[in-house]
Amino acid sequence: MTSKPSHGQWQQVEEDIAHDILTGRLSPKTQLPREADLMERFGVGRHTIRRAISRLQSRGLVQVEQGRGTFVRDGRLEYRLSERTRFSQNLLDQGREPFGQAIREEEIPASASVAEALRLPRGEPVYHIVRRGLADEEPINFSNAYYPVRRFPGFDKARRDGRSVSLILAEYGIPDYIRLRTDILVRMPTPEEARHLDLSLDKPVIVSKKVDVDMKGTPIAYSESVWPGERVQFSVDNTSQLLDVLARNSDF
Amino acid sequence: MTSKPSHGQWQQVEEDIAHDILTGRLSPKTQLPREADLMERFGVGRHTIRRAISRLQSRGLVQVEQGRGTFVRDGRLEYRLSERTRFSQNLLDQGREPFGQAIREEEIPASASVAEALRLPRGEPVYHIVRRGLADEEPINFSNAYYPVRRFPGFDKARRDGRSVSLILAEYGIPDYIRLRTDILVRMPTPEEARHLDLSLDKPVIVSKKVDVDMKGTPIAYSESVWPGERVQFSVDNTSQLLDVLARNSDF
DNA sequence: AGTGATTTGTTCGTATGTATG
DNA sequence: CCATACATACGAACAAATCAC
Repeated sequence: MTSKPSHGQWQQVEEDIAHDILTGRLSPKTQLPREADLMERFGVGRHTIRRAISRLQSRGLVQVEQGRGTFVRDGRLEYRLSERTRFSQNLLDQGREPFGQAIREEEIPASASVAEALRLPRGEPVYHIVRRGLADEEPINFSNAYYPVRRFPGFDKARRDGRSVSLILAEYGIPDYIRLRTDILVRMPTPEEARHLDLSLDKPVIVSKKVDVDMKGTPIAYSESVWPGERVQFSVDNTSQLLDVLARNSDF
Repeated sequence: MTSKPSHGQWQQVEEDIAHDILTGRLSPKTQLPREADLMERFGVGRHTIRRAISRLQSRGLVQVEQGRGTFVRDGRLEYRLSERTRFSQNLLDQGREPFGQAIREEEIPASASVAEALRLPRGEPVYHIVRRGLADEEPINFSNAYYPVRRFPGFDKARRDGRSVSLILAEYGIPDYIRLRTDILVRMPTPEEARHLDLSLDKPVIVSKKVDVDMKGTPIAYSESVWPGERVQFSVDNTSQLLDVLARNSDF
């Protein structure tokens, strides 16, 4: 039994190729080997290769052109913004290995902007947790997260022990939560951000500001993350809303 | 009757202040006049001022602090990404005057990426429409839009005549459409983009790639827009999904 | 303009493993 | 243990698009 959640061979093929693309071993615009060659390389049938490639295509990693070949599209890491966004799941979906590193933790009074986002009075104590996110050893974000101390006493310790946010929140009686709002903007990095992201100072970073709320609508977390602009891409997918509309229309 | 969609007095106040913030006449961190002064300036009651400011707060343009005052937050133009996103409405909501300028129009065979987004065969003719978007005379985006010729013959001419996209689509029997997907990424501008956005070459731009589909799910438009990174901010608001959840929970 | 080589797209058939009841 | 359903995987043949000559 391996540690990876791979069942079929096609998933293994998908992960292998995705990994090569996302780590840059296969660069954009280059052509993938022919199906026949991939069959040989992985020792599987054509169905298996085609299924893997079909998935890579739907993930936007490759572009298939009949009669020409299959080409690598863009190695940017894709970060989906839905109300159900979970950081590590987003990465696992892309066949990348997420890893979080604690950098600093402190208890501070809420600043004006944090207090507003969490709907707390100004100065109310919050845990300020600074972390760095890695995917396959490569730094991809640097985040400042804030949690209300009064509601989650001891949160910092639980986090330090390595448990995931979802898990810890569950222990405080929050089985589920949703992403209420995400703001995205661009600016130049601070020296500290550039250092942690292994980025040069003249490369722009994307800033995402997010508020999570529990199922009653009460804010439980606010965070500002900084991402290397050249290595990520955000996407908003409204497919589920479209499906709702289609289902509704078919009633008539 | 004015050309602006303002109904109540509070909307007028909101628009006026929002306009000052978004055009930079009021810069971030500066303090707004006291409610009493605003009442005098606009010749309205306190209720009206408070309602306008409450809206500005929920839009993230100002930050209200009890006992201290109201402060301008960030002058970035906010562009909301929902399945119902409409360009000019987005701007009108913020009290800005949208204006579109045609730059180039041509009929070309679909490139690989355009064909994929519109789910057309490669080489299928599409209208390629290049435009520049302005808000209050200030350039805020530069877009390349693509529409299938076969489905919308004469679209380019209708657009040239100045009609809005929604209106033209309605004439082709598409009363409504939704935004299927939006991708957001950052890169440096091309010289042409920098020129049209009145931006220097070392300032990053945000690129948004969008696919609109009709109510049957068929793609009808694809566009790639470039925005000056320092002047805009994108936001994803899941409030409506939260309301759905709250309503569902209250059933029990 | 045409032909053949290359590459992906589609469809048929068959076999095996796994979960369900 | 058996029947059923489903996912997975291999093989093969032909269709369609692209490209080089």
